Amino acid sequence: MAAKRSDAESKGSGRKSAPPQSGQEPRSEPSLSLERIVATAVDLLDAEGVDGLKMRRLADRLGSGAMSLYWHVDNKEKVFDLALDSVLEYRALPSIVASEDWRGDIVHMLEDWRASMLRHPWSASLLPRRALGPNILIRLELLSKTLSKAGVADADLNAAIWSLWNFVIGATITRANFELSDDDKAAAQQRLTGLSQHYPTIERSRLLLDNDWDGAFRKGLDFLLDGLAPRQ
Amino acid sequence: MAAKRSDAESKGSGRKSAPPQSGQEPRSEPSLSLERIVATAVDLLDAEGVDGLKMRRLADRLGSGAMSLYWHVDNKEKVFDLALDSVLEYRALPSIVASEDWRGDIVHMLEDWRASMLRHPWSASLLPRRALGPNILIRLELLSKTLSKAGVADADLNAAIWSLWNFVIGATITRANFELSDDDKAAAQQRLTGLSQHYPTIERSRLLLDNDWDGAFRKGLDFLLDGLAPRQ
DNA sequence: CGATTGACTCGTACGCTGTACGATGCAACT
DNA sequence: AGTTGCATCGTACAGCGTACGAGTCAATCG
Repeated sequence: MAAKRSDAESKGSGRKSAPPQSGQEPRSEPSLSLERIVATAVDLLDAEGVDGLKMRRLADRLGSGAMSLYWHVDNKEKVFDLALDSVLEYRALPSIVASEDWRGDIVHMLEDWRASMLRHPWSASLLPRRALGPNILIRLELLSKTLSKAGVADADLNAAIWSLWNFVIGATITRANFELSDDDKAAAQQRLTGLSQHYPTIERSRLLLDNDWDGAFRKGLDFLLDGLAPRQ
Repeated sequence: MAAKRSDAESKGSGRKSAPPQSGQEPRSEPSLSLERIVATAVDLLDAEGVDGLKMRRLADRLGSGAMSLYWHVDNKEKVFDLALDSVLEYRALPSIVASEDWRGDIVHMLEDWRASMLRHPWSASLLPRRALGPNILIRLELLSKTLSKAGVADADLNAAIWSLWNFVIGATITRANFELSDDDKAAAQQRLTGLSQHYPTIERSRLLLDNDWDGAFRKGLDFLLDGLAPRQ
C-alpha cells in the first residue's frame, strides 16, 4: 500500500513537514531522513570500506531497524549512488566565471576533485561504475566551459574532457588503493627483490615503494594540459 | 588433515602426476585443476560480470561440487587474482629489445594492454584493487626499461610510469563501464536535455553520447608521451 | 598381500547477506 | 470517530562464502 518515498532527483530536499508556527513541537521529527542516512553511510564507508557497508550495520549506526531504511531508499545500490555524489560537491571559485587563468581554474578543480575522493577512498573506484550524479556533472560542465574558453576546438572538446577524466580517475583509484596497503607494497617489493632477474629495472628504481603520487599527478596533468592547449 | 594445495606462486604449474610411461592410463587425471578453474572463471566473468562469479556457479560449470574448488584455491579472492593476471599476459614484440622506435613500442604495449582488458570488461576495475601479478609486473618492467632508453631522467622515471599507468587504467575502466550501458547513456543525456539550463555546454557537445574513446585514448597518450620525452 | 597414506571430491551446515511482506504506531485531516 | 498516509520494525526467505568431516581411489609400504 504505502507508496514509498523515492524522490528520484538529487540527494537532498524532500522533507515536507512544515516548521512549527507556534511555540511547541507540532509533530515529532521522523528519526530517519535521507540526509542522515547518506551522511551515516559516508561515515561507515570511510570507516569500513565498500565491503563494510551492510544495511543492518548502517541501521545500527542510525539506531533504527534495517528495514526502516527502505522507506527512504530504493535499495542498497542507491545508497552507494547517493553517498558517492554527496562526496563530490564542488563550489567553484567565484572568480572562475570571469577568470583569465583558465589553466589555474582547471588545475584547482581537478586537484580538489582528487582530494575529495582521497578523503573518502572508497569513492574513486565507485565513480566510473555508477550513474553520473549532479555534482559530477557540474564538474564536467565547468571543465567543458573552461576548455572551450581556453581555445580548445569544438571537435577536440570531448576528447579533451575524457582525457582529463581518465587521468584523474586512474590516478585517484590507484593512489587510494595503494595507500591503503603499505604492508602489501613492502611485501611486493620484497618478492621483487627475490626475482630481480625478472624485473631488474623496476626493482632498481623501487617503483613499488617510493612513489611521489602528488608530484606525479601534477606532472601528468601539466603534460596533458600542454598537449590540449599549449601555453602561449 | 589434508595439507591443501596453495602453490602461492603464479598461476600455472603445480600438476604433479607424471605422464604415462607405457600405453595405458596409469591414473585417472583429477577432473579439476588450477588452470581449468581459472579459465572457467574467466569465461564466467566474461558472461556474467564480477557479481556473477559465485563459487557454486563456477563449480556447476566445472561439473564439480562447490567445495572441491577449495582444494585448489584458498578462497574466492584468489580466484579473482588469478583470473585477472591470466588475462594480462603480454608477449612483447621480438623487435622490442633492440628497437629504436621506443615510442612505437610503448604505444603498442599500452594499446594491447587496454585491448586485453576491454576483451574482459571486469578486469580493468579489478586491476588497481588487487595485488600486482607477474604479468602486470612484466609490463611495468618493459615500460620502465623503454622509457629509460628513451632518455627519461632517472628522477622522473617512476612518475612517468605511474602517469601512463593512471591514464591507461582510467581510460579502460571508464570505457568498459560506459560501454556496458548504452541505455543509461541515452537516459542521462535525456535528463541533461531536461536540465539544459544547468549544463548547457556538455549538453550542446553531447558529451555523454558521441565519444570517440579510441581516438581520445590515442590523443591523450600522445600528449602524455610528448610531455614525458618530447619527440626530437 | 593387506594396511596405510595422500590427493582429491563432495554433502551438510552455519552465519551472514539483501530485501519482500505484513503488522504496527502515530499525526493530521475529514 | 474514522480514515489516510508517513514512518518504523519483526519475521522470513533465498542465496552467499566457506568450515568441517566423511568419502573415494590410486600409489606406496611393510
